[in-house]
Amino acid sequence: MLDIKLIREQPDIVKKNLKKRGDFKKLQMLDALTIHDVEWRRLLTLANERRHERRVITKQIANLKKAEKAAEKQIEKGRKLDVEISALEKQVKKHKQTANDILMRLPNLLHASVPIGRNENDNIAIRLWGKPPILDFSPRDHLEIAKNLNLIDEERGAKVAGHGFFYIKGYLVMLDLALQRFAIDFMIEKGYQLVEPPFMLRRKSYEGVTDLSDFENVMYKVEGEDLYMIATAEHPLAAMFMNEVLLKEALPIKLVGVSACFRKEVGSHGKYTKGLFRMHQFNKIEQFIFCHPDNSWDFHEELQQNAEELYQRLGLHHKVVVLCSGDTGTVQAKTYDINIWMADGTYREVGSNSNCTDYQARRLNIRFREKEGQAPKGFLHTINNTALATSRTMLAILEQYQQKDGSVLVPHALIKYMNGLKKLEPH
RNA sequence: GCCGGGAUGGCAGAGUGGAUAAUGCGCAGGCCUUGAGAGCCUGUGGCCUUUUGGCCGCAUGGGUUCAAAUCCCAUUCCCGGCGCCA
Repeated sequence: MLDIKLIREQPDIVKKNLKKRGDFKKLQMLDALTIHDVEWRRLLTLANERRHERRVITKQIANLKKAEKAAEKQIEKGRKLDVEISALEKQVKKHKQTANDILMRLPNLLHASVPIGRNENDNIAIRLWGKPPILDFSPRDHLEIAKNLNLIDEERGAKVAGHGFFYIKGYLVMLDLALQRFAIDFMIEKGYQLVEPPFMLRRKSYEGVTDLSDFENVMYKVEGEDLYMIATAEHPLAAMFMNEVLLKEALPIKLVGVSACFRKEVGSHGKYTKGLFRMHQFNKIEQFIFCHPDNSWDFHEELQQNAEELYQRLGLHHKVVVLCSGDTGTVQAKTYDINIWMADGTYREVGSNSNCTDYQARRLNIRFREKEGQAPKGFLHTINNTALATSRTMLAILEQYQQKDGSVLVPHALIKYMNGLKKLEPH
């Protein structure tokens, strides 16, 4: 959420940002917001004046009653005012609500370094690491490899839960756990605190962390309960300190979350949906930092370095991309993606690193104070990045480490987590 | 799930229907001091307002009443007891 004061005082900054994002629909919403905001303040002043009169009368009544005098006249006057006040309050509430609804939909201010562009085609590659594997045979895709090795049962997953669900079997489950342990050990060594968050969140917590359209397109709702399955550990980690004021010296708070993730994937038609790439349920290790506004951009780079180092240690060929203005999400100020090489020669996203600046923190009301006993100073910044999404990383391992005979080599860094197993073979 | 107790400012804690939410601690500023401390004074939730000022705020949402932190109902969370349970 943006600061309403910024919109009142410097609307040009907000307009320029919407233009940079290419979001002309929200440009109109901004004008509506200003109208409702002005009207809200006008009516609020009126209502406050009426309420003041009401308080004066209430005091008069109290005094009359104490003196054992008749107060009927004042009581009658008070009742009339009550009617006026509640009518005004209704109006006030309406305008406030409308203004707030729009405010919740306006996207975060982009960082100056975000390149201008329309969609993912305009994202800019900034680093390429490693080289595609040299294969002297025609490569198979991960689904074919996994099926041949008896590591995945797509049909039965679909039978019991529908398309996008799988039974993962044998060494592929081991590989999933190995990746989790590998990433967790790496992050702990870097000084991050390991957290397993709740896998469901209430609506109120969830509204603070994400684009509102995600409620239709991404999250599963639990029927009859005010609970949503998390789409990523980012969400419960961000909401963890909701309505709290943290001490500046306690910052930064560096977390590594481990969780299953659940996604509806509505509107994924036309996207790559094969096998492990786009599942309704997968496991992910997530990096998250709460920090002082002054140094969030440094930590954004730190998280990026962590993620790249993980893929490097796994020996997985990838490239790093900075998202252009049109492809950067509502909540994010700047995003790097890591795109990994797949056997069909395409690079596809395996992780996403975003500085949300104070946007999530303002919605979640997470502030900091300079010193114990002082008033809160401002909102802190939140940064989130994938460490490893195991599904997509396993996919990349299967495709990049595949051998002619259908077996798959285990990346060196994972062998110790696989009880010494060096190769996945049919058995 | 049932029964009981509770939720007040940054913190502790008073207030059981009527005035400014007392008091203490912390924090900020000032006086004093060579300096620090002690002591003293002032301030220290949010919103609207150029100012003066006003409104809201006692977990959240409703209700009763001329008037609610205070009474009633629902919800959330915390503590204790019972039950169920991996």
